[in-house]
Amino acid sequence: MKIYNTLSRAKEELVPLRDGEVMIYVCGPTVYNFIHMGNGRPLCVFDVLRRYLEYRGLKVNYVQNFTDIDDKIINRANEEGVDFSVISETYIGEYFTDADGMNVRRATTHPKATENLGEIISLVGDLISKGFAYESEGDVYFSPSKFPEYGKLSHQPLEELVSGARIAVGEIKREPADFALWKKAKEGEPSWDSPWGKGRPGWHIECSAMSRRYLGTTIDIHAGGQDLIFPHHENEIAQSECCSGTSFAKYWMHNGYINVDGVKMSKSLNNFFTIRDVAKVYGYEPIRYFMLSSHYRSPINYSKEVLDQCVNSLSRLYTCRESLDFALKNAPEGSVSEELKAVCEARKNQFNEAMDDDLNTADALAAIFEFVRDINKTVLVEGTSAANISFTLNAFDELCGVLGLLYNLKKDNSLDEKVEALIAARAQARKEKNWAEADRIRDEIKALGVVIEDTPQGAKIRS
RNA sequence: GGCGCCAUAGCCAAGUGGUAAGGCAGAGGUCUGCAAAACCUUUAUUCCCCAGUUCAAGUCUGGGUGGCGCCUCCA
Repeated sequence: MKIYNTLSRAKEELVPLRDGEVMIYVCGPTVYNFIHMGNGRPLCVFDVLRRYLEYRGLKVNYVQNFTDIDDKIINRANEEGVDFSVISETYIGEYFTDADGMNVRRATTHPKATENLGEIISLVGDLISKGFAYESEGDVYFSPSKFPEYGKLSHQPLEELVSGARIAVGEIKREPADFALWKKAKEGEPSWDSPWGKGRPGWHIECSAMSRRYLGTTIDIHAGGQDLIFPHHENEIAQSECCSGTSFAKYWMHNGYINVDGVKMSKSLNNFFTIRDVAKVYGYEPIRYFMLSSHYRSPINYSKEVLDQCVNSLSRLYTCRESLDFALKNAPEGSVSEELKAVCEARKNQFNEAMDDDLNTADALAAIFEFVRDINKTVLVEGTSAANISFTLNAFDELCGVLGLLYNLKKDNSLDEKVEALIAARAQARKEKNWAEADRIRDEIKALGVVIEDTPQGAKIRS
């Protein structure tokens, strides 16, 4: 499999550090509010990366952190007059509601900054003793100028980055590009003891610390949104590599933005839509489909029209999948045909090829849709054996499962007695060619929320 | 100013230099008691514009035009 590495600005073959195992660290949210569509994209995209690697037989150790102490969380807590942990815990809960809703699997580990103070403090201490950081009036700062490779991820020389920085160098900070590893506690702020007095960790250091603790000094893939490239990921590299003297992450993957009317969705522009609000209208699954409908590095524009299209596209997949279930009920015995095996194999290969090319989910979806047409034409026809249907169904589920789609399939097809009775009554009316009565009953069933379609095998329920 | 990205049908979108995938929407048809679903046909002589390289360019090169992003908290 090839993935695009931001570090080299090229697609590279993914070669895990350890045979058969991949270590991935994805930067998680700062939990002070509901997540929005933009925040949701990396969740879906890298969840698919994980699923695909596992599907290809690799073991994946997947870590996603929560930044649960930060200025924004403190501000929010002050506004509401509660402890900061009330805010962070609340929104971690809300995060999982949305992530679960989008069928994003839980990470192997979801570490929190506040539960890793020991690791963070030890890392900061090491950086000071190695001369890359300095303490100043209770704060600790990192000096990028001590790290010659600073800028290698964002591909900017340090001078250029500094010229943009509008932070004044004062008594406390020596150089403009210096950033905080440890922040001295202000009056009334939550704080932890450290060799430099009471304070709290800076944003960048927590990821360096947690990545090292849960995955090790060098990991395979570090991922997140493109807006984390600078300064967050650049700083993580500097901290981690200055401390260890070796490479921090082999591959850096960054997803593109979600736009609204062509411009980046962001909190500061106040043009964001929360996952929760969009899910109320469309449900969660169309959101996931939306995230996968184009390549993860391209920007995608959010609009109601596009979400509507996602809903409709998804229903084509559901119809096919449900028809397979329905067909299986009355299917004759038989064995799996060689022709069918070949068709399934071909589509799987097509799917894999797309995914191997830097996670081309849009192309992978095309493979699934072409598979749907194969199925509609050759499997969902009279006389197909149960063995053939089951075989198809498994292949179809496997591919959809890699993308994490079709998770709202109704497992329980039992209907309440009233509907069952109406369906029977309608079947009788149709037998008697009493079309008016049959149509009346169909409307009555529809009013109960059940849509039925007539097939040669009887009435089929649509969801 | 520095560093990048993007431009493909009404909409979304893929595309390894070899003659434009897939989805949505639309039109016509087949099937159906009628529907629905499905299937078939149809919807870009052409990929923002202009040059160039090549037997061959949506794909490569140069130059435009338009849009976006990072350099500051941000997925």
